[in-house]
Amino acid sequence: MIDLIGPPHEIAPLLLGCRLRTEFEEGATEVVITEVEAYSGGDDPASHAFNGRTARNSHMFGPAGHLYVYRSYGMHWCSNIVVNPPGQPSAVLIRGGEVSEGTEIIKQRRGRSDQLTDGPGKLSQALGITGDHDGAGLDSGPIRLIEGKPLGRPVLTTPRVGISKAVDYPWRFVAAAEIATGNT
DNA sequence: GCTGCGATTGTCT
DNA sequence: GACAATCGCAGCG
Repeated sequence: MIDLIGPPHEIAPLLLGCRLRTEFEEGATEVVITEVEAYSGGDDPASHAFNGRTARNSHMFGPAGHLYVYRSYGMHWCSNIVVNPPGQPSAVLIRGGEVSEGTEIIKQRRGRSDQLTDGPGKLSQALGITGDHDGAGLDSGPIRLIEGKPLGRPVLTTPRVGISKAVDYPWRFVAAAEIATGNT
């Protein structure tokens, strides 16, 4: 397992190129992570953990190497990897990836054949991750984080998306090829 | 191709 | 009661 203990904005770019794999009844699905965002704790107003521990965000305070799954806008699931250093709640939101296995299964889950994993809600749905998996460990069980080789592409650092606070924090990390092509 | 807006529900104040 | 780390579709150029 990768070393996930450290400041989220330092760990986040290390996750680019890693693979997130799920093995459920339908079969195995796997994506290469190409887009992430870092969310810290008390020093990050945009973080769910900023206002302290609640029932929803409790897993952000738990040990690193676990999932933090929350519902967004009442209908989507978003997947984070907990990377907190001791005593600090923080996590890395998985925003996007490229399908590396189980394309057919993912198409069925998504109900489409394009735009499969280019957003946090989509990626979670593609992998079949739901609130049931909140707090799941990533080094064993049906969901695994697999260390991959570096993508060998520049990593772009940009402000985070979809938030209304701390919008200036440059804590979004994207593998360059993603933005260069944008699609197709 | 790009922009704008409605959908839908758990969680927190 | 208000808001939210989003998505997909309709509409226009």
